[in-house]
Amino acid sequence: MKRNSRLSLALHTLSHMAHAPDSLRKSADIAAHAGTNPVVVRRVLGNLRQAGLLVSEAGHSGGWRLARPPQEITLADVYLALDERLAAPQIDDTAHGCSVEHALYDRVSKVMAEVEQTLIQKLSETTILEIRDSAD
Amino acid sequence: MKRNSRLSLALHTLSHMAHAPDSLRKSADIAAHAGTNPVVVRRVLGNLRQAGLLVSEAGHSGGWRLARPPQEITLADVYLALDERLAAPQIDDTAHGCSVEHALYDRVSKVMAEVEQTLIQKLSETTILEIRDSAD
DNA sequence: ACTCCCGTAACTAGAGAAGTTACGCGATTC
DNA sequence: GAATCGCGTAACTTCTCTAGTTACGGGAGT
Ligand code: FES
Ligand code: FES
Repeated sequence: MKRNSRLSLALHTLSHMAHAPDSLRKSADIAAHAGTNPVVVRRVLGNLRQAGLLVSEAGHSGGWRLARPPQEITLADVYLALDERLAAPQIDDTAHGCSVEHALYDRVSKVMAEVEQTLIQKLSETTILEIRDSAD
Repeated sequence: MKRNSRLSLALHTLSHMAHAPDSLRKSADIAAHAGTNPVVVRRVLGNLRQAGLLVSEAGHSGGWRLARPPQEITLADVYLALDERLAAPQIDDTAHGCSVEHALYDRVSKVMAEVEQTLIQKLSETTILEIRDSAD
């Protein structure tokens, strides 16, 4: 597991859930399946809950469930839920007032923002249901 | 300085060089200007030298110089010289043979590759000379 | 010869992410 | 209503990656 395993974990879990949208899954089971820790699962899936993709239930027979049908959840939804912008401004924003650095920052930031939009747009073209189907 | 300060340092330095393409600059001076260490400068600029963007000269009055006119060096050239792919496959490629994970990896990889191409294409539209001019 | 600057290796230090432990809370079950 | 089970969250520990640093060798000028 290297960087950004959060996205990997989230997509993997949701793909599984797309198989049986109404079933309830426990953090421990998901963690065991993904080879990680229940707390890590709760952390990642907690972000998806805040974004309204999942609901969690406490109590004796609690667990995780999809908040809406799998065909209404796109990869972009998941990506945005975990707020990791891939195309973050790669230039440090400590503008020294210097015009060269400022021009550089402006230019690169603009490109990055456009790329970020492209990424989101492309991710939004695929739902987790399609992932499930293409896997079969 | 956070992640990817290498790209920042490289672009900054090249933008400066675009002002006086024939002047010779020492690692120590560049480092002092950028608030870092001469060795770091040599490391980063070494990549640009391997990519044919810069030439370095040893000896008593050595230093760094542009290898070609600034209007022939694009931001994409610099980005590619430091081989940091922003849109690296974010999913761990340890394919467990599992069909769901495989389908997921394929899909995300394809999107990432497309985004990477978009990024390079957009970066190639700007030369370091244009950065210099827009700064002025 | 001497000096200056690049090239490179090896080590240190710091930031960031994941993994781990621990405990409180609510809901279910009996 | 007491016990159990699973989530929520905080605090700590690794682990990894990057930048920063020190050190030394070699070539090109003077
Ligand atoms: S610090 Fe302003 S351009 Fe270098
Ligand atoms: S391991 Fe979960 S889909 Fe294969």
